[in-house]
Amino acid sequence: MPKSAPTIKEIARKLNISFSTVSRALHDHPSIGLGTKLKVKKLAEELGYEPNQTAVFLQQGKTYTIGVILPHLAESFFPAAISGIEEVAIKNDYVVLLGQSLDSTEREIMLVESMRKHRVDGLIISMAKNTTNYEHFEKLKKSNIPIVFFDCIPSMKEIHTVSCNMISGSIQAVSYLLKKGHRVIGLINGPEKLTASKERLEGYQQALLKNRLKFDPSLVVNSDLTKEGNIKALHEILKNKRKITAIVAFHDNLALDIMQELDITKQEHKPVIVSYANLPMMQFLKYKPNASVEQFPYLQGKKAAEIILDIIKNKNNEQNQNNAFYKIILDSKLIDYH
Amino acid sequence: MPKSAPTIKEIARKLNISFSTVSRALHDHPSIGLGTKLKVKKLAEELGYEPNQTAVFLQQGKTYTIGVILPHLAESFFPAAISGIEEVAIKNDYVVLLGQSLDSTEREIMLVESMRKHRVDGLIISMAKNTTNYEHFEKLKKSNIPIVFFDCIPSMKEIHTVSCNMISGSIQAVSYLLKKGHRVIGLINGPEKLTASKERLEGYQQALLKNRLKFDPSLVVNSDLTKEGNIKALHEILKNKRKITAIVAFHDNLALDIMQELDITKQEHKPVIVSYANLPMMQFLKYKPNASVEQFPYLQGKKAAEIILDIIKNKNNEQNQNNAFYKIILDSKLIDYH
DNA sequence: TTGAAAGCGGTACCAG
DNA sequence: CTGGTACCGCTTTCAA
Repeated sequence: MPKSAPTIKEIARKLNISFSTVSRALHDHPSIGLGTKLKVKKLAEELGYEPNQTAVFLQQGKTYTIGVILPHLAESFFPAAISGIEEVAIKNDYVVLLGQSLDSTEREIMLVESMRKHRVDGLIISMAKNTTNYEHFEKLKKSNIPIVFFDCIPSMKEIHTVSCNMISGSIQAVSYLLKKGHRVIGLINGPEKLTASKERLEGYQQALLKNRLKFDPSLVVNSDLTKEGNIKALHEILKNKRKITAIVAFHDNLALDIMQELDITKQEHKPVIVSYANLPMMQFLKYKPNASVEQFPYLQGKKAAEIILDIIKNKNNEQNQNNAFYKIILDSKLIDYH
Repeated sequence: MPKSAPTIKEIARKLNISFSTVSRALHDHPSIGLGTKLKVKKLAEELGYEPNQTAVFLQQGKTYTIGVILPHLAESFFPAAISGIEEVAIKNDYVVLLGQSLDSTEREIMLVESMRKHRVDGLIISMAKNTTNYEHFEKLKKSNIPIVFFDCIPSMKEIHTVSCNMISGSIQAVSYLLKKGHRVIGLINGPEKLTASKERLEGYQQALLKNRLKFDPSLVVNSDLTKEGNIKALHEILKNKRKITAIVAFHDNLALDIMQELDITKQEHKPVIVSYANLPMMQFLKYKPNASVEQFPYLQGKKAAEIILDIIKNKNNEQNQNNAFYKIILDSKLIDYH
C-alpha cells in the first residue's frame, strides 16, 4: 500500500461531513463550528495531512517558484548571487529552481523552456557569455513570465536589469595605482565586445584623464580569458617599450594566471596587480593582487529577487503594464588587501 | 490585457470541437482525423499554446522536480555535486529545486517543509553539520517522499546513501608520506564525533599498521575547523616532543589556514602537508599541500540523482517497497600535486 | 473519429 | 454553520 498522501476528501469521508467544510475548518474560516473545527484539525494532524500545493497552485495560477539560470556555480560570484536570491525568496515563501547554462546558448534555451514548462512565476537570468540570439527570452516575455537579468545582460530593450557599475571601480583601481606613484599602468582586459571590458577600459581612461595623464593604447591588451590567452596577453603587454610597473587585470582569475606566470618566469620586478572580483581565496595567496574590485554579487542577487517578486505581485495591476523597467545599478568598490 | 496563456479549451472553442479532441490531437492520438489534427496543431502553434504542466502534474501526482538541500555553495564541493545532480535531472526531464541550509538545523527544517509543500518527487540532502534531531526527515519518509543522503549523512536506519569512503584515501595519503620517508606524521583532524574525522583517523591508523609502525595518539589533534581552531591545533601539534615532518590536514581549508600560519610565524622547516578536497584553487598556491584527497563530488551528485530517479520511477512497484536500501560508497583518491 | 464526463486536490460562492 | 457545486487545465475512459 503505497499510502498516498491524505486528502481533504478523505478527512471529510471519515468525519461524515462535506469536504468544503473541512477546507474551511482548516483555514479557520470564521463561520465554522468550534466543535467540527477541532475535530477536523485533530484528524488532519493524526493523518499527517498536508494541503497539496500543486492543486492550490493550479487554481491560483501561480507556482511560488522563481527560476534562476546562470552560467555555472564554479565562480564564487554566482553562489553568492544565489544566496542573495534565496534569502529574499525564502522570506516570501518562494522557492528557487536552479539551472546552469554552462555558458552554452543551446543549454540556456533548454533551461528556459524547462522553466517555462514548470510555470515559474518569474525568472532571474545571468546570460551565457556568448548568447547573441534572444528569441528564447522574447518567447518568455510573450508567455508573460517576467525576467530580471543581472550580471551578464542581453542588449534588449524593455527589460529589467540589475548590474554593477564597473566604471566606478575601475576609476578607483587606477587612481589607487596612480596614488602609489605608478605612471605606466597596463590593462589586461577581457574580450573587447563584452560590456564588462568596455566599462573597465572606460574607467581606466577616465582615471587617467582626471589625473591629466595621456592614454596610451599600447598599454591595453585583450585576452580571451583562457589560461593560454591570459599568459599570452601578459607577455604581449610586458613587451611594451615603457616599463610597466602595475597591471589592472580583468578578473582575479586572470590575475591568478598571470601571477603564476610571472612567478614561473621569474620576472625580477613583479608588477603590482589590481584586479576584479575579490575572490575569497585571494587572502591565502602570498603574491596576490594589491586590491580587487568587489561587485557585490549577494546584493545583486537580492535586488534581482526583490524586483522579480515585486513584478509578480503587481502583475495584475493595470498601471504597471509594460511601462516602467527597473534598471538597478550598484556601484563597485575597490577592496585594498594591505 | 494581461493575456493569460492559451488553454486547450480556447483552442477547442475557436475550432468548434470538443477540448478532449484537442487534447488527443496534440498528443498524436492514433484515432484522430488527420484534418483535425493538423488544424489543431496549427492553431496551437499560432496561439503559442503550451500545456500547463501544473495541471498535468496535478493529475499525474508528480512534479518532475527533485529538491536538493545542502549546507551552502561556498565550498566547491557542493557546486560540483549539484552539477552532477543537474546533469542527470536534465536528461530525465526533471528540474532542480535548491535550498541552502547554511548548516542551521532550523533552516534545514524550514527547507524540508517548503519542499514538501511543493511536492517534490524526491529529495537529495547533505545534512547540516550539527543536525542531531531527525524528525523532519522521518516526516518526509512518512509523506512517502524518497530521500537520498550524501556527504553528510544522518545516523538513521533504512535510508539511501551515497558517500565517499575516506578511509581508502587516508591510507593512500599516509602511505604517500611514509614512502617519502616521513616517520613522524601529525594528523590535524576535524571534530571528533564527525564520521569524516573518524574515517580519516581510521585510515591513518591502518596505514601505520600496514607499515608496522606504532600509532602515537599524541600526534593527533582535533580542530573545530574555525580559523582560530585550526591555528591553535597547529601550534598544539608542533609542540610535540618528536619532530613532525609531515601533517595530514582534515581539509584543504584547514591546510590553507595552517600553511598561512606556518608562513607568518616563519617556521624554518615547514612540514609537508597532505589534505583533503582537492580544491581547484590549490594549484595557484606556492606553498601548497603535496597532495590532496579527491572525493568526487560530481560523481556523488550524479549517483544520488540516479538513485532518486530510480526510486521515483519504481515507486509503485510492489517489490521495491521498504526493502532494499541503496548504500553507494565511492572510493576517494589521493591526487599528487607534484 | 469525436464528444461527454469524471477526476486530480483544492478554493470559493451560493443556498439553505 | 454547513452542504452542494462550479472551476482551475488537463488526461482518460466510456459512449456514441
